[in-house]
Amino acid sequence: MSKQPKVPISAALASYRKPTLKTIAELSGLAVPTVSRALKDAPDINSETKKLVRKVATEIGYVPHPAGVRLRTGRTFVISLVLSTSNEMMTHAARLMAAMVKELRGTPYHLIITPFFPDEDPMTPVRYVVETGAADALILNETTPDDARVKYLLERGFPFATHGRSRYCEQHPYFDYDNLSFGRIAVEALVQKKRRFIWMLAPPPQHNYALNMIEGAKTACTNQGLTLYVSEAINSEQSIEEVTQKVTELLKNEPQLDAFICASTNAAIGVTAALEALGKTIGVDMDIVAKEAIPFLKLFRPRMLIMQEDVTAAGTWLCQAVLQAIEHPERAPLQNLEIPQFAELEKQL
Amino acid sequence: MSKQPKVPISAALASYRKPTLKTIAELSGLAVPTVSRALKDAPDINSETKKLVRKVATEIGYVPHPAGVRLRTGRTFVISLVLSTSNEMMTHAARLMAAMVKELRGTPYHLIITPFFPDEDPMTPVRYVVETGAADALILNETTPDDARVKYLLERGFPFATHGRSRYCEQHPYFDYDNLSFGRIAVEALVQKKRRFIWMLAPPPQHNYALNMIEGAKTACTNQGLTLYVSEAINSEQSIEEVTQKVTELLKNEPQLDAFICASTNAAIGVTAALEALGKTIGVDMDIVAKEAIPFLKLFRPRMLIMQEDVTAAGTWLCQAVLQAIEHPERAPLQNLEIPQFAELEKQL
DNA sequence: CATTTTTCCTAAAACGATTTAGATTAAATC
DNA sequence: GATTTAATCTAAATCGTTTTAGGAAAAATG
Repeated sequence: MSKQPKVPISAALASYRKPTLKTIAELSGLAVPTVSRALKDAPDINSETKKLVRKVATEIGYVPHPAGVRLRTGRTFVISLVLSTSNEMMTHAARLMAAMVKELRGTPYHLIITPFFPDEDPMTPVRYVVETGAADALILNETTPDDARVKYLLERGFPFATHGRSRYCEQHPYFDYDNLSFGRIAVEALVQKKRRFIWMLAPPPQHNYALNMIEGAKTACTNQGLTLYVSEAINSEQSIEEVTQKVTELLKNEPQLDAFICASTNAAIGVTAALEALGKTIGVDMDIVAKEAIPFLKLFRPRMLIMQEDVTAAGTWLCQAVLQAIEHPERAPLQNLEIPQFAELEKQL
Repeated sequence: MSKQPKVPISAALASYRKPTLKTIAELSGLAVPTVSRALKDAPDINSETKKLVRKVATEIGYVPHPAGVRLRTGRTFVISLVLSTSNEMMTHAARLMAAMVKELRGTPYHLIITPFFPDEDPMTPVRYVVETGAADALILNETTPDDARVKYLLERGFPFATHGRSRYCEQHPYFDYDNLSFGRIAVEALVQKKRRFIWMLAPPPQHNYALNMIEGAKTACTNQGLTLYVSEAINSEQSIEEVTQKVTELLKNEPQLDAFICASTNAAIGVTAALEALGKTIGVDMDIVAKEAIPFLKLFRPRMLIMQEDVTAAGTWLCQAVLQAIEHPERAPLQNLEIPQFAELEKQL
């Protein structure tokens, strides 16, 4: 009863070319649109026909040509991760990517890295992707409190998710860490170690998470009757060498300092290098609280107080969020997630 | 004398849609193919016409639609970097990517990461890219001595370059490090420190560079009347924790060991953790030679002997190589490059 | 038996770019 | 002045897919 291919498949394979819908159509004696509709299980195609088409398709290894699909439908099956090319790309972004790539495995989607450079407008790559339809969804990193990219994407109704919050964050999926608590817990940890003069190496203040972190630490300091020292000039995005040099300078002028809060691996290493060059020992003369994405500092200097950010979880979650946004935009936007990962630090106290 | 647009541009912009060749054609009163040929500076188009077309194009911000171009020409303007999702992706691959992204800036090309998973055939992603035309060129990482991917790409005539050599490497552009020398110099450095029992944590032996490295070290050991200890079971691609655990075990059985050669940052950290847990001090009880992509170990333990691999240079060079292969395949293949980066290590001796 | 409905398929157009072949006009040649 | 040549443009086809509209045959209805 089952329908038969019109042309033997070996004949089609003899002169090799990448199979298209046309190939299947010729082999099965059907029209191209019929094949197309059969493959996507449309209701107006006979089930015997569908079976035949699917059989031929798998037999000759048919894969839809992305350019054809994209031209006709606008779909690219690409997720774009927007990353700054600054040094952060080296560490936490790599983990993020690895998690996303794993999450996308088995789906038709690919991950593409859309870089932007410190000297150019962060809007440029975002506009490019939206206007050319280079991707089906965007994932933004390192949001600012009043992020123009987020505003733009919301206005355009383009699917996206952010790693970090902004003032618009109630309106879209995001993944963020509770940096307010990080600031607070870091200070409390240091106070418990009898430290009184705390300097914070925060991220540059344009980033939303920098503000949270600083606010948390400041409030905690005020509650303890302390002052938090923090300066834009020494920040956690600088290179190890830069931090080392600046902290060395700093300690000459402010010898009373006895604690540092570091927002990155680089910063923690830089501070350590400066301290040790001055003959100071971590955990004895000074204490350092640090936050990092890759579990490394604990091995570097075991007496550091470490908080881990689970970037892998972020990558996984963000991927799921944008896939949802692409394929089921009608569903309520995904819950905004917020994971405090301070158990470790609190245990260390 | 200069030709004028037929329709005022404001009119076209009023109802916003992404401009195409058709938009330019309507505005300038020309046919679509004429516009296309004018934009690519074809010889049979009047220079006045070209001027007009170019003016209109920039004015309305025309950008060719990638799907249109790809469908017609097969060109994607994508370079695919094939990466294993194993832990190496975290460190050296991130640098590689950053360098490539910077190198591609200003060109029409994009970088896409094509992952492959340890449990799948490395051929899969390569075949996929070639057969679907997902990219214009490939960059392979971590070659094996008899790399099936390289063989396949050579047979197909698909543009590519490799990071690492193989038996086919005379036939295509590659970037590699002189690991033979690394092995030799590492041993010589340790001998000079009066070490006699050297264990090497090499990469898994399927990798070409592992073989070079081991051979270099073995030959040097033989020349010095020593034996090189090396085992597949403890390799440089394992996690820090795994290395620590295995080396701890190892030192119980082989207490005479007084030196390690580590082929990765992870391995060096893992070995350090194991040694220090046993109360041994680097540079005193033991010596470690290590090779890494990110200048980090020197800060971690200053007495380690470090060799840097310039992965940034690799990324830059590989990009240039594949662009050349795409755009001027007729030119003699780029010189195969080989950079020994041992000056630092030799200085340390 | 004539008519309507259902089922299942095809034809044609469209997405945006490029290429091949051909057409028109002007300039050059005899 | 007729013919060739050069210069410059247009028409049509194509890449692979999807969508809309419509058509033919079979089945159901009166």
